[in-house]
Amino acid sequence: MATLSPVRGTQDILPDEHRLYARVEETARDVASRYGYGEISTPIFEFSDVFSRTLGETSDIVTKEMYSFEKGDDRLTLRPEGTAGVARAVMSNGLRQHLPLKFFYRGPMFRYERPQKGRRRQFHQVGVELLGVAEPLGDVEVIALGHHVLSDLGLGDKVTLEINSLGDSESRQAYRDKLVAYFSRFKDELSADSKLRLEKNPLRILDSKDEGDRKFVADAPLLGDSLNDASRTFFDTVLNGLAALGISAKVNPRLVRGLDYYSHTAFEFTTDMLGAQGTVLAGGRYDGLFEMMGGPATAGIGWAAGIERLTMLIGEADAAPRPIAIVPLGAQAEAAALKIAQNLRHARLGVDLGYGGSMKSRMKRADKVKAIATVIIGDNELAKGVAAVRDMDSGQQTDVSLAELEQHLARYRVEEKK
RNA sequence: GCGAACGUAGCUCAGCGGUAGAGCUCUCGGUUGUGGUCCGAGCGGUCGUGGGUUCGAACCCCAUCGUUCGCCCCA
Repeated sequence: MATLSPVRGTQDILPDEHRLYARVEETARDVASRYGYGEISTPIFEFSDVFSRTLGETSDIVTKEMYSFEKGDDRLTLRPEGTAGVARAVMSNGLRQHLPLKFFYRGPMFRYERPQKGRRRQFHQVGVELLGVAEPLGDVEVIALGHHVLSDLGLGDKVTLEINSLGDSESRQAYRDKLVAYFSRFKDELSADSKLRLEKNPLRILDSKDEGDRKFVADAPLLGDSLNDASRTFFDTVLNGLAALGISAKVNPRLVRGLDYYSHTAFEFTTDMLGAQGTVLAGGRYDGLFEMMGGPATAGIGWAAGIERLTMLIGEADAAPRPIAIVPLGAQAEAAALKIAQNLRHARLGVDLGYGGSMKSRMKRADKVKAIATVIIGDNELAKGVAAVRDMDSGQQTDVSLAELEQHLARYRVEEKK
């Protein structure tokens, strides 16, 4: 029995739900392409180094969440996120000479985490990366693109944008030092988690959910006060750009990123409708990433969004397209029906051909697939060279000559998507 | 990795120590070729799995797997 269950944290995506996934993916791809972002697919597994070098040997993702395996002499890892692979692809393909580059991607990611609502071990993301643009205008565009995708999905009023600046490396280092100095004074009173964070990742103490930590956090030095002039100006330019586009953003001075390659802008679109997994689309600027991979300094900014989380927010799946059902009666009619079905399909109509059973059961089948019309062909009809076409909503049934069938049914053709 | 709750037919759930139930779904029928309503019949569960306690366990105990909620982390 155990072997007939999916692996923990994985799931089958059945057709109804797949339409929801497709809607998210298609919306994101469509909006991204309007901003000039072309789709890129990188492999689902990479050399482990690609992730361990960029994410940091001590990060949670690398130390305990990666699906890694060896094959021959290669140490390989199922990708836990999308950015590292895209950056690697840029270098592998010598694409730096074409900077700036704009990419959209989608696909599965893998993280060995405790599954929760909106969090799976295999999950799916859509994301974008803008490479080679050091100017704050890039940040504005990327955030506007994320905002655009969410609002096209109808989530405009369900999410809020929070934003912060981590500053350049100089500002960030200065702040980090201040923060460590500050929290060290209360070291013994911090939560166990935050004591660890003080060593590994002091910025993370800022968004601790521990009650005891929070009162120290309240008086902690603010990142904003540590920004140097250049970083301050950069952040202001981003905020002004967003304001000019009418995108409201809430500056959250405690919004941080754990990974070292992040700098300047960090942002998250969050919702309060998904419990603890409220972050729906998040990203930031990662100007340090390429160097950590051993490449030349390259500016970068991007975001990723969890498709599972988005599908939970956008609600009901679109109805499946309604086919035309064909109900043949008798061997002769079945042979004719096969051809008719095929002709109609070539004419861009959706057709459901009943495979067997009584007429009653085939009619039920037609109803079950929500057929918009049913074409009934028996010996009587065949003798007259007609088919009985039944409109399944009105119940009206009329004989239509086989020659005019396609033309008659054209009214049921689903409109092409705009 | 830590804490908690839950796990009975495809779905939603009842049963809470004495040999498995309901509603919905599904299949077939209600005479010769007509769906959605109605009526009838039927299929379907070793009660997540493995141990233990007991004369006897879906019901008690332990373990394990899974789901959900929170922490950690993150999309």
